[in-house]
Amino acid sequence: MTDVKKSRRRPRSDGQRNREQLLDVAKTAFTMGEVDIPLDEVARRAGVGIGTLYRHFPNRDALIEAVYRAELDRLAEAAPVLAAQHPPVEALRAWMRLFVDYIAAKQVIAPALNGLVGGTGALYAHSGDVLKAAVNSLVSAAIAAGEFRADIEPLDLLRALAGVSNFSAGPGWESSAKRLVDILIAGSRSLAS
Amino acid sequence: MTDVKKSRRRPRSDGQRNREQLLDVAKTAFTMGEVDIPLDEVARRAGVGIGTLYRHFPNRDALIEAVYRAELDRLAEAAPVLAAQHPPVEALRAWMRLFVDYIAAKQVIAPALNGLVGGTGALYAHSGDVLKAAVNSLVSAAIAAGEFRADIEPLDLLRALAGVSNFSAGPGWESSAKRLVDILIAGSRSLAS
DNA sequence: TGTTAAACGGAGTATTACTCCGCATATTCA
DNA sequence: TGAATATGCGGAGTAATACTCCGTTTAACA
Repeated sequence: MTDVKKSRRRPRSDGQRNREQLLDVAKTAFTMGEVDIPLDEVARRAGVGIGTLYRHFPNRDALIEAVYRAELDRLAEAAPVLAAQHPPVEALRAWMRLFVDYIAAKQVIAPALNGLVGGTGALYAHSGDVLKAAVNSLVSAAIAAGEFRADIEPLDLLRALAGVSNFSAGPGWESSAKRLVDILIAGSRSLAS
Repeated sequence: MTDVKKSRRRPRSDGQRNREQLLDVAKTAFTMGEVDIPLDEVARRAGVGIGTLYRHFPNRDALIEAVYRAELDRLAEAAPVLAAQHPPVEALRAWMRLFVDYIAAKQVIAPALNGLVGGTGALYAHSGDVLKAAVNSLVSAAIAAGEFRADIEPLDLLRALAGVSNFSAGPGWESSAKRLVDILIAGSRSLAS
């Protein structure tokens, strides 16, 4: 599939630099709550022309998705590390807390992802996969160890967490999210042996 | 506060009719996934001028919120009814399932609410209250009956549910949401007496 | 250091959000 | 019932934002 073509040239360094600068500006803006920032403004802050922005990201959603995806990938990478360091259930708990801290607390995902959901849904279909794989391995381990009931669906837990990150506002929010993690884990456990 | 002024006249009937027609068209459009429908188009379908739309709803968010609020109110009203008909935990379970069916499955909330969350947050602050009160009474009852641990925060459950409704896409989604309800309830129960 | 493909910039166009105000009509009251 | 008037209507006009197009610039390679 996707043949690589014989790339006659190395990609241009200014192109990569601009792309990164755009992502950086966008991520910062989204994090600061400027979800509706005009794209001209993003280009201006990144020090590039509007045309350059649109060449790298054909529309607003593409830009948001790119920011989103980078964050998700890093979160997904943490799963195997945690699995190697902790017993199954604790590894899952740690990962879910990481989800809370990293995704929601940083506000990168929650605000930015809104507006995409209602759109094509392509974002979830695509990026969702890496998260799905991550949580899947953790939950499978807990089931294999007999700690979780066999009918627990990893995606259910993920969905619940994602929801919490959408409500991430107001004080004391973080501890609320962590309580929820514990409720989810308690609710997933096997009935007493 | 909000003094009522001496209203010298009854509100005009055509005004109310138009308002309802606009809400109806908007709700239908959002439900059909046309979240980005231009407001001119909403006005056209409702058979009114664009000016009329903007008089009733000063901007897009106001329209979305109005649609949203009507649905939430009806959901909140179900709580006391269920509480009267079932034992505490079952009442809560029934209400949460209603949440799933009514809000998420009808797709009115999830897509429409996106974009508001990142904005002012006024929507949650306002409409959130009625839902909060509803779930609060149900959970309090379960705690009072000794079925739930005392440290369960009603809002945590609500947040988890709201999240699920954002992921409401793809087949088999509904059963997933209902499994989650059960996990949440199992995780909230008192440790065996 | 010349050639060339890749990337740039930003003026221009399309689309959508929102305003403003003259006109129409429902309500009230004599 | 008909005149008076506040309330609401309509849609042309303006502003803001998304997105395109193409002549110019520049990094990569020989």
